[in-house]
Amino acid sequence: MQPNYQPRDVERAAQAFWAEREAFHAAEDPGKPKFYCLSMFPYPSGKLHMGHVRNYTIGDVLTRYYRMRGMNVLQPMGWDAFGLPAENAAMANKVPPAKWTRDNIAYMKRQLQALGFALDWQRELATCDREYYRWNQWLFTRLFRKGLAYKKTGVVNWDPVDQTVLANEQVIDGRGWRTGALVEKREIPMYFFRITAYAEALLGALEKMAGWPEQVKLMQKNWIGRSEGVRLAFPYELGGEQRRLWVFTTRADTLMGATFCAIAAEHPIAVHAAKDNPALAAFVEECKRGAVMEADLAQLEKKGMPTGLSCTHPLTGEKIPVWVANYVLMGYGEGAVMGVPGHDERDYGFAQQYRLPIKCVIRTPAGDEVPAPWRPEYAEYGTCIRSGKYDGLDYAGAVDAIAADLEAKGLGEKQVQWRLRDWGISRQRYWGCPVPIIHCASCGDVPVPDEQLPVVLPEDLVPDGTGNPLNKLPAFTDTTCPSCGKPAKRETDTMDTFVDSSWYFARFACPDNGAAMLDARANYWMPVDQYIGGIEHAILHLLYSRFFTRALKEEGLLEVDEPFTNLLTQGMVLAESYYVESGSRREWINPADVEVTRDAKGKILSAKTRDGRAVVFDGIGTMSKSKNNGVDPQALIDKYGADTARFYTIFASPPTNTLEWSDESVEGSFRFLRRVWAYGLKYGAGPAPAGEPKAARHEIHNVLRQANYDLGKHQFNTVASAAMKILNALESIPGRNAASEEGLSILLRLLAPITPHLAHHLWRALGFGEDVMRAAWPEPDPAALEQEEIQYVVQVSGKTRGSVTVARSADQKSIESSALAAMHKYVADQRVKRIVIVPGRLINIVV
RNA sequence: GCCCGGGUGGCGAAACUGGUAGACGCAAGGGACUUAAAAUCCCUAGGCCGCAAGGCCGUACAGGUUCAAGUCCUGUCCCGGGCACCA
Repeated sequence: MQPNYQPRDVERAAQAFWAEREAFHAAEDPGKPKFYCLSMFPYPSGKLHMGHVRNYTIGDVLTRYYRMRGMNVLQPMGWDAFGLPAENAAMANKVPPAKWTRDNIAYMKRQLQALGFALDWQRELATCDREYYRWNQWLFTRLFRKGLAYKKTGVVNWDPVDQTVLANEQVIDGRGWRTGALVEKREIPMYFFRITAYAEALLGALEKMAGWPEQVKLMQKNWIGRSEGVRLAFPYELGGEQRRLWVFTTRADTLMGATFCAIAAEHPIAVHAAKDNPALAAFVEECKRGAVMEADLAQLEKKGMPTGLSCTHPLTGEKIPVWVANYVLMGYGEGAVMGVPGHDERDYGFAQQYRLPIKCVIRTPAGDEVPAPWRPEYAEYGTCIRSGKYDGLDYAGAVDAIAADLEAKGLGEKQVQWRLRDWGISRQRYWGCPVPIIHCASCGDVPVPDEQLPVVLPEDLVPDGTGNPLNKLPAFTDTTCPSCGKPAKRETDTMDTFVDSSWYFARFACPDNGAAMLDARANYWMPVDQYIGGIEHAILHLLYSRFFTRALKEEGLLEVDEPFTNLLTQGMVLAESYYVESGSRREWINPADVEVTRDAKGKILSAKTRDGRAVVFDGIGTMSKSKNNGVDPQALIDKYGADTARFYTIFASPPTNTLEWSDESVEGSFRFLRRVWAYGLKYGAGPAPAGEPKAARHEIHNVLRQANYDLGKHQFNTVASAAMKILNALESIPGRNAASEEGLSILLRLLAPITPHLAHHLWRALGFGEDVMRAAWPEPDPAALEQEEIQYVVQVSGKTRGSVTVARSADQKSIESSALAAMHKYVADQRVKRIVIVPGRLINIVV
């Protein structure tokens, strides 16, 4: 062994050892329990960021731990390679997205290898490979024929200057990011996946998914959003014709209090009424301005305008005005709602603003009236009042009675409503998987036949920000109809990149299969036993993957219903972000390039760029390309080595916490690894084992017991602490003996998943064996955990006053009397009311 | 706005099922070694009062339940994630 810890040499040698033996190549082996451990694959944005390092280190700790536990572990890696940033980079650098992406993949792959992750590189895949995305297209054509993929119009952000569709991310304060033009909503034809057909199944299965965090299941449950209510109609007359305005409500019990109806600007009634009402037309236009994001819509000032039309209350026959309101969304439910200002906060505000009548029809905890201002009690369930024949009924009774009456009139029925909407997958962008459809003047939308797949994306185009360059490429667009043979146009929309990432986990089982999307090997490895990724994916990616897994099962390609048995959602790595205002745009400055002045409490007083320009602090948030606040882990690896980077990310905080990055505290992790090395050096040179200090052995086994418990609940930071505690205990043992030999072997095995290179080297150099990865996981010795005496904490009336030590065999009486003896100073002549004893822990004398 | 999390020393955090709050570290201060520095080792350390013994306060804030609350309940504030075209 070298006298000093040289991570570069240690790591290079260990990695060569693993590479030579193909140590991480996983093969199907029915004789061993399989364990499929997967971290979410990265977008190849250029270089790894700390979030990646954290994610993959967590995955690698689990992978190596389960290997040592004797499982047949698969841990693959790939690239989520299509997407918007490649197009932006292409525009900035005049380089085709394909080249930029593949260069990034090559660089990031080297970084992953340098970190020593136990990955099976033989299974590597990239979603921009035609042998991968052809199966997206193949599956799309299957779903299209079944009606699970279909075409309808959808709303997009439209930049009127660049004449292009913008991603939500490209809309800043309602304006296009490049042009600064006010963004408009525009309806265009798009393809959708009918995920709503699986709403019931996706919701129901959540209950059985014991390996998922409650938090994530709850988010998905709310997202799918099952609600039971009543769909009902307000009849109206338009152009001499009888029509019906349908609404959905979960509060049919308040129907007798409905005083208006509100419809979306895109609703057919609004469109019709606007024809000869310029003011209304202007309002409808106003509603169409702005971006499509729900967060923005929800915070709009509530505005409305009467259509001049009225409809008939389905039960009372009263005339009720119909308003256009900017808070009603066409995409949800019927695009219309009934307004019950007495019992709904939003309707209440709207009615007050526009002086619409407010009726109280429910006796709430606030009483029989609803005087201003609004109180939350007004919306609570209660007994119907001023509701004619429904008076006295409670919520459930009123809903039943009203639904029955509506049904008898043919004006409504009970209905289950879902919040979940179908998944729009069309993107008017170049760098993605082409939608395999051919548009024929006579045959319509024709799916591309299997033998013509894949529809290959040309890789040499450079987008210019004004729409999809595929539209300007006749060699791509001009084709013939597969069904009639006449000239036809190829679809140029590409798929949402979430399509690519909704099944990659299954493809890792058989990435080399050129003849089928999936094969029997997928049924060996699936489901993923442990999936690890950022909490920001809690809804969309995970829900889409669950949907795809079900669709693939129905195609006979998979046997499982759910893709991920256990889910670990790591917290985000956050960093401060800063920008310089330049005109209407923001130039984001990397925190490493910002000089910050802080006050004594650490609050930021001022910030400047290195060349002295004033910088605006934008708060703490997720590290992202767009805010240029990523911390490059490469510097860390170069300076301290992979094991320190890995140890630090594990030690710094538990996996599910957010981690606010600071690179000042890495030093301590490096120091610890150096101490391990130095101990190994001293140990190797020490005399032969002799003696057995009981106390140190007890300490080590006790720490190990806790570490194994913490591993079970994936709290790895305290496992790292445990390694430090064991080293502290080892260093307290004078010389070398049986306890230190055992303790060191425990320490190295505990460290093997976290700092595999160092553990590998010392395990061999100190003669413990050939390969620490093949060693058995250590278990505490019950004999070492036993203690003759137990220390009890003693409290008097809940205040901690000291402790007593009693023999393990002591009975309750003698414990009480020794506690009382020790506490006579505090108890004195007060009457002892009771004595609470928590076995093995605590005594509370209540006076 | 809606849905989901989180808030404990100067900092990252720990605390088992409600049972000694601050383990293990970082940064800091003091000391040893050294011509010096680095490295290493030892000591101190939640706050306030006190020479000390010791006492009081303390887990975002305000209440509540309990012999006992960081942990359970109610309300409030602040921070983070998601909101369907960033990935």
